[in-house]
Amino acid sequence: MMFSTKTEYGVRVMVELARRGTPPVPIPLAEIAANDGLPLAYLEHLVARLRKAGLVDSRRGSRGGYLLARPAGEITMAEVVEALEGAIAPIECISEAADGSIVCSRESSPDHVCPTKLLWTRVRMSIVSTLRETTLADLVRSAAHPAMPAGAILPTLDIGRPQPMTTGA
Amino acid sequence: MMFSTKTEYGVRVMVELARRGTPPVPIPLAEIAANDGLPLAYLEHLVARLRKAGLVDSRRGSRGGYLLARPAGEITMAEVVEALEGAIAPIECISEAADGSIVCSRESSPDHVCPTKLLWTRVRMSIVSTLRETTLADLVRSAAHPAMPAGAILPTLDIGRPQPMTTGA
DNA sequence: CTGATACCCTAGCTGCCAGGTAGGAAATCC
DNA sequence: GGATTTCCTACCTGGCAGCTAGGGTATCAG
Repeated sequence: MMFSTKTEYGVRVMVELARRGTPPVPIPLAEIAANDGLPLAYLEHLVARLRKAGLVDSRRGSRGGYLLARPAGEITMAEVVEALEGAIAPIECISEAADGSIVCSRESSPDHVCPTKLLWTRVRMSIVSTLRETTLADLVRSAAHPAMPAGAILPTLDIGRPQPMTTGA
Repeated sequence: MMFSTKTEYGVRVMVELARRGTPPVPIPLAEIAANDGLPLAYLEHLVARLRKAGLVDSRRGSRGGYLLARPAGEITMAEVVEALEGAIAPIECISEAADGSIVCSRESSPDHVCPTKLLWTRVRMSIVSTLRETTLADLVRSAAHPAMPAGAILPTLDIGRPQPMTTGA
C-alpha cells in the first residue's frame, strides 16, 4: 500500500464531518470514532494535523467538536492528503523543490540525468492531479448514490450532478 | 514515500539492462551494483522477482548475467512495478478482486457504501494508467536526450561505453 | 578437468517507525 | 462547578523494509 492509515482514517473523518455537519455544527470526535470503529486517541493526532492545515475548525468544551473550515465542495483531497501524509512523493529519492521543480536526491552531478526521474515525475503528476480534481463533496455524493457500477466511478460524473433534496439551502 | 526501495532499485536495474544490453548480451549484476552504488546481495533478491515475472532472462556461469526478456519498448513500467512491489493499491483497505472490480475491506455490509472508495479507485486508476503508458524505452530515451553537452552521444545507439583503462574487465 | 565466474536459494538479523496508548491540562457550556 | 471535549506531550511496541551471510549450482575458458 502507498498511503498509511493516517490518511485512510483522516479522510474518513473529513467525510463524516461533511456528512453530519451539513449545516455547520461541531461534531465530537468521539462520535466519529465510535461510528467508524476507529481509536479515538489516535484520531486526535490526525485531526490535529487537519486543524493546523486550516481544513477544520474546532470548538472546545461541551457541545464542542470539529467542523469543516470551508464548504466540502471547496476542499480538495490533495489538501487533505497532504495535510495528513506530508509532501506527496511516490518514492524516497524524489521530492519537490521550492520552485516546484522535481529533484532526485541520487542525481549527484548535474550532468548525470537520473533515468527513473521521468517515471516518478509522471506518476506524481497523475496522483496530484487526481487528488486535486476530487473534492470532499464528491466523496459524500458518491456514497449517497448506492450501488454504482464500477464504470461510473471515473472523474466524468461531475457534469450534471443531481442535487439531492436533503437540506434545502 | 509510496514505493519502497525495492521498486527504486529494481527500476534502475531494468534501465541499466536496457541501456547496456542494446544488442541483447548478459550483464552481470555485480557491474550494475558497482555502477549505481547499490548492494549486490540485495539486488539479487529484487532481480529474482523480475525473473519470475518473465521480465528478464538469466545466463549462469562465466560471461553470464541478466538481459531483458523483451525489447525495452515492449516492457511497461506497470509490469516492472507490479513484479517488484506486488499488487498496486494506494491504501491498505483497497484491493482488486479477481474480476477486476475494486473492493474495500471495510465495506462489511453490501448496502453500506464506503465513501472513500471513489477516491482510492480514482487514484489507483491514474497511477496504473501512467505506469502502463510509460515503457522502459521511454526512460532510457529521457536520460539520453536532455541538455547533453555538444556531440556527447549518438542519437540511438550508445553502446560504446568508454572502457576505463583499469585492469579488470 | 579444473578453476573462475555468476546466478540462485534459504535463513536470519536489526534499526526504525507506523500505529496506538496514557494521562493530564485548558477551554467551554449548562 | 461539574460535565464535556479539545489539546498537548510523552511513551511504547510489533512488524517489516532493507540488508547480510553462506552456501549450492550451472556455465565457460583454457
